[in-house]
Amino acid sequence: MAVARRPGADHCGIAAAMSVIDGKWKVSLLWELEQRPRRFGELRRLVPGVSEKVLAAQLRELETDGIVHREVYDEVPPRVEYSLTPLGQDLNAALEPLGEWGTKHLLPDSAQGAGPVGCIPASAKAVSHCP
Amino acid sequence: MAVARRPGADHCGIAAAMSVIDGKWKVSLLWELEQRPRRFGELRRLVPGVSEKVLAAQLRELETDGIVHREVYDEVPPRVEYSLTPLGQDLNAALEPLGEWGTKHLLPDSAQGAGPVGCIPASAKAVSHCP
DNA sequence: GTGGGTGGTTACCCCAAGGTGAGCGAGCAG
DNA sequence: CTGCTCGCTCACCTTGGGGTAACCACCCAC
Repeated sequence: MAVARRPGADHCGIAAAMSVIDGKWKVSLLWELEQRPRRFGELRRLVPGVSEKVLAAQLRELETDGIVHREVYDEVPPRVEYSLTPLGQDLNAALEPLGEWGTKHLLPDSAQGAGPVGCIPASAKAVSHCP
Repeated sequence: MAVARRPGADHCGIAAAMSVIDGKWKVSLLWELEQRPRRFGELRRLVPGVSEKVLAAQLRELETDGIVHREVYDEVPPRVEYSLTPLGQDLNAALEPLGEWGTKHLLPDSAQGAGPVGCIPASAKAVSHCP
């Protein structure tokens, strides 16, 4: 976590939530996983800039927090799929207003007529990652 | 900011918003300022654990981001009051679902019948800080 | 045998966020 | 004269999250 144990995470909802999404890439991962289940290498490609070590670490944190589910398929090229749990979907929903606020008030000016509100323009072809 | 320039903060609403509330104490400050305007020393007392240096720094960041307003009264014991701008109030509103999610899914179990949803039990007497 | 792709782990280093403590300039209480 | 309050600022120092790179074991295609 970027912020060492957020103060009062044990009795304040916002602080607790913040401590869960704390980590440079967590919201990006949440965003990618919201689309559909993803594989490790897929996430690495979709979220440019993340290192394998940190990707593995943050996925593991999200898993122990009950946000993502990790499914290992015992095939011959090993395969692992990460997906959002119901809890994770709730979290993403709870993050939506924040994203709305950000796009409305902070973003320079772009894609103002586009999709729902998140990040990806609804017309996205190959590009799919939010940040 | 705890996380060095969140990836894609320039074209993703959530990342942009996260970069604004990034900082160990920002959400606590937001919470305290939502109640009413506060003075510097007041905030220091309300948010236990924060150092003066960091308090000043994060308030300044919030100010340059247009989240809080800083009013200096040129009196003889110097007085400075911080308050939320409309933008800051919007931000706080956008954070509410996140707080709801946190209290519902993360908090051990406490004050479940209490106030609105944020942090403070509606019956708060002297205690008033959220985290 | 060489390269690529699979999903990781390990060791090591860096830097910025945050903590610590001191000081300041004016005024008032004792 | 000393100390206390208020709202900071300035030097340090520490901490740990994140980056870098090497390595592993297994298999397939060339």
